[in-house]
Amino acid sequence: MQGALRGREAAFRRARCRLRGGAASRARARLLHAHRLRGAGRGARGPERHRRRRSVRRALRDAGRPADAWARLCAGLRAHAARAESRWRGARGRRGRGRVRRGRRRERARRRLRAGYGASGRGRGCRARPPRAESQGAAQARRQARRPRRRHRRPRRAGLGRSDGARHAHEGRTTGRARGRACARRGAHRLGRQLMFDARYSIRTHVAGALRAADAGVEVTLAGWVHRRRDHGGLIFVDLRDRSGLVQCVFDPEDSKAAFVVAESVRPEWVVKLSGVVRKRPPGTENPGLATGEVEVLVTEAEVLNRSETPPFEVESAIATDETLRLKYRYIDMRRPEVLDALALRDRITQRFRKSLEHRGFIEVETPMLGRSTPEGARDFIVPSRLNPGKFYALPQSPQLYKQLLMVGGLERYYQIARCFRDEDLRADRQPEFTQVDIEMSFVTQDDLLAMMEEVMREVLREASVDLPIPLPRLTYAEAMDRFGSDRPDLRFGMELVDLSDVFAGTEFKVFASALASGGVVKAICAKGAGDWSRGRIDALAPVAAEAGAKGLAWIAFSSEGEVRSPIAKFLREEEMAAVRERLAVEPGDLVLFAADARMTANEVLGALRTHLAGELDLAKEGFACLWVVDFPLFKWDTEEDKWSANHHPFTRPFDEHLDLIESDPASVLSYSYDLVINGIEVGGGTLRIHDADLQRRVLKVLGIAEDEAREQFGFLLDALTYGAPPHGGIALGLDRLVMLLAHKHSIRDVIAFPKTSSGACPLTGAPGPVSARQLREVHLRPE
RNA sequence: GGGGUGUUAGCUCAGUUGGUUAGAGCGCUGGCCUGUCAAGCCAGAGGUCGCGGGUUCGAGUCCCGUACAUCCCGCCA
Repeated sequence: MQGALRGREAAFRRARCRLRGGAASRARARLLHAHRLRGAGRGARGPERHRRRRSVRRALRDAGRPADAWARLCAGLRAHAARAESRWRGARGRRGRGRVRRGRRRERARRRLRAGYGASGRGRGCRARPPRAESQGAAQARRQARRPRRRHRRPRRAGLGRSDGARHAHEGRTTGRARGRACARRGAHRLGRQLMFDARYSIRTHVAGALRAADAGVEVTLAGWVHRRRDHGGLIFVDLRDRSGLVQCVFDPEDSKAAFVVAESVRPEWVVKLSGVVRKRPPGTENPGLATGEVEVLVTEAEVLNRSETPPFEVESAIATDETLRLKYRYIDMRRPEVLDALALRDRITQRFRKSLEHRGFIEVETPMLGRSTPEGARDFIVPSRLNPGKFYALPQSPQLYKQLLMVGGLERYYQIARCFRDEDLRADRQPEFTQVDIEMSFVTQDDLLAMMEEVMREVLREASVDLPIPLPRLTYAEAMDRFGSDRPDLRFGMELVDLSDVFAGTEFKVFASALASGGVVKAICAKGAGDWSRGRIDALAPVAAEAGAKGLAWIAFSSEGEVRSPIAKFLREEEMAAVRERLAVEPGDLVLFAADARMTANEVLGALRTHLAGELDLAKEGFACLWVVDFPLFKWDTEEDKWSANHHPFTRPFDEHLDLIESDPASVLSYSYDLVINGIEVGGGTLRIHDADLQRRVLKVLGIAEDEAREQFGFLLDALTYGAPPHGGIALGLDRLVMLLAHKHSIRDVIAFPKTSSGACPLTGAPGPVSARQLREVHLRPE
C-alpha cells in the first residue's frame, strides 16, 4: 500500500510540476481558464458563443481565481495522474476493481509522464524545470548525463534518458558543448564518434546546431526547416532546425526588407535557406536552454526552398501522438531528436559491431534472402517462384544453415548484420522483420566464444556510454530457474526463490504436504514492501500465478505494525512460521508468497510473480544487468505434439559427457548453449554446433525426423558435415532489442526507421497490399 | 487462435443517470504587435462521436457485430 501511495504521490507531483513556477503560471492560468470556461458557450453558436465566453473570461479576470476551482483542477489532475500511474505499473492485476477506467488515454498519459511532460497538456512548466518527483534512478541518469565528459572522447548521448525529451528538444542533438565549441570554429559538427556531420558538400556554410559565441561576426548560410516562427510585427524570430539542432534567426526590416517579407510568409516545416551574420544575443535575451542560446543569426537573405502543408502533428509534440499516426507520417516523426537519436545510436552500435568484429578477424558475408522453407522453428514468409510453378522460396528466419556452411567452407570467422523474417504474431519486442548480428566461429570452445563476445559487447556498450564489467556472470539454466524462476532473469533486483521443502517436510498443511508427497517442492519469495497491501491487491496476484501454472496462491503478509495476515497461517506450526521468517529474512512490511508444486512449475510460478512484483513495487530499473545463461537442456518435451523437440535448434551440440544419454534419457542431456540476457530480456543466444554427421542423425532421430525426411530437408547440411566440417559455434544478437535497451525504449518499433504495427501492416506505405490478377497468374497462384 | 483496453475537431482529450444546437487546450486562418524563444492580444474556421445493426419517445453515452490500434496468453529464440 505504501508503495502504491508513493507512486501516486510521485505521479501527482509529476503532473503538477508543470503548474508550478514562474514559467508555468501562464499554463496554470490557462488550464484554470479552460476549466472554468467549460460550458460557458454551450448552446450558443458563432458570435454569440464567443460573446458569452468573452464575458466569462472578463468576469474571471476581475474576480481572480477562486480557490475551489483550483482545488477541483488539482483533484482532477491527481486522479488522472494516479490512473496513468497505475496503468504504467501494469495494474492488470487489479482489473475490475472500482471503476478505474484504463486504456489509450492512460497509455498516452504514461508516455507523456515518461517523456518528462506533464500528465496532460504539454507541460510548459517542465520545459523550464524538470519534473521534481522523478524516480531516483532517473535523477541519477540525468546527473550522469550532465556530468562533463572527457573532451573529444565520447559523444554525449542526449535524449537517451527518460526525462530528457523536453530539454533535449531545445538543445538540439549536439554532442557535448565542449566539442560543439571546438567544432564550431571550423564550421563542423560531430554526431557520434566517427560520423562527421557538417556543412561540407552542401549549399550551407555551417550547420545550425553548432553555432556558438565564438562564431560571432561570421557570415553564414544555413539551410533547414522552420521549427517555429515568432512574429512580433516589426521583428520576426524564426528557429531554424536541421539535423544538428536549432538556432534562432532574426529578421529585422531595417536590415533586410526582402528577407523580412519572406519571414512573414514562412510556416512551420517549410524548408528555407538563410544567409546572415552570427552575433551574440543582446544581454538578457540569451536562452540557456538552447545549445546555441548565446547567439542568433541576423538574416540578410532568405529563400524558400520548399513549402509544407500543415503537419498532422507538431514536430515537437509527437511524443503525445498516437503511434499509428506517427508511423504514417514517419518522415515527420523522425525530425524529432528522439527518433533521430535512436537511429543514430543504432548506427553507432552497428558500426561498432562491424569494427570490433573486423578487428578480430571476422569476415562479413551476405547470405541469400531467397532460401528454402524448412518446417522447423517459426513460420516462414514464402515467396512464389515464377520460373518454377508451384514452388516457393522462403525468407530466412536466420542465416543459421548458411553460416554453418560457411564454417565448413573454411571462413572460420563470419559475421553479418542480417535481416531475418518470421511470420508469427507480433509483440512490443517482435517485428515480422528484424535484424540480427549473426556470428559464427570455427575451432572454439564455449569459453572462447563467450570471452570474445564479452569483449565485443564491452566495446559496443561503451558506444552508449555504458561500462560493462567483464567477465559477465554466468548462470546455468538450472540455477537460473532455481533461483529466479526464469531462464532470462532480471538481476537488477533480488527477491530470489527460497526452497522451503525441508521446513515443511512434516507439515500438517495439506496443500504443502501433498505437493511434497508427490515429489514436488515448496518454495517462496519475499516481496519487500508489499506486506501492507490490501487483501484485494494481494488476491490480484493469484491470476498472475495461475497463468504460470499455479493451482492456488498461498501468502503471508507481515504488516509494518507487526501484524500477520494470511489465509494459511492457521495451518502452520509455530516453528514453521519461524523458519519462514528466518529463511526469507522477513521484516515487517514484507509479503511472502508460496508455490507448492512440481519443481519446474513452482519455479515458473514464483518467477512470474517475481517479475510482476518488481513492476508493482517499482524496484530498481536503472543500469544494465548483463549475464550469460548457459547449459540449456538439449531437448524439451512438446506436450502438444507428444514428442521431443529441440530446445534451441536441431544442430545444437550436446555435452560430450552426455552423448550416451541421447537415446536413453533425452531429458537430462545438456547442450553447449548460451543466452545473453540484459535486464530480463534475451538479447542473444547461440550454441556450439554438431559437426559430425552421425551425431546429427542421432539427434534428428530423437526429434522424430526420419532419415529420408532429414535427407529431404537438411541433406545439404548432412552432406557438408561429411566433408571435413570443423568444430564450430556461434551466436546471434537481436540488434533491435539491444538498441531498444540502450536507448531506454519500451518497444523495438522505436529503434526501427519504418516499423510495422502489431498486425504486420505499415501505416506509411500501406503494405501489405493487393496485387493484380496478372501478377498472381505470373507466379502461378489463383485468386480465391 | 484467445483475452484486456481503446477509437469524439488537424493533434491531445473532456462529455455527469440516456435528454435542447457535442466542448476545451494546442494547432490552423485573418488582424494587431520591435526582443521573443511553446511569444502575446483580438477575431474566425473546423465534428458522419471508427463503421454497421439493435433497444428507446430520445443514443457520443446502453446492447450486439465489425474494422483498426495497443498490451498480454498461445505462437515465436
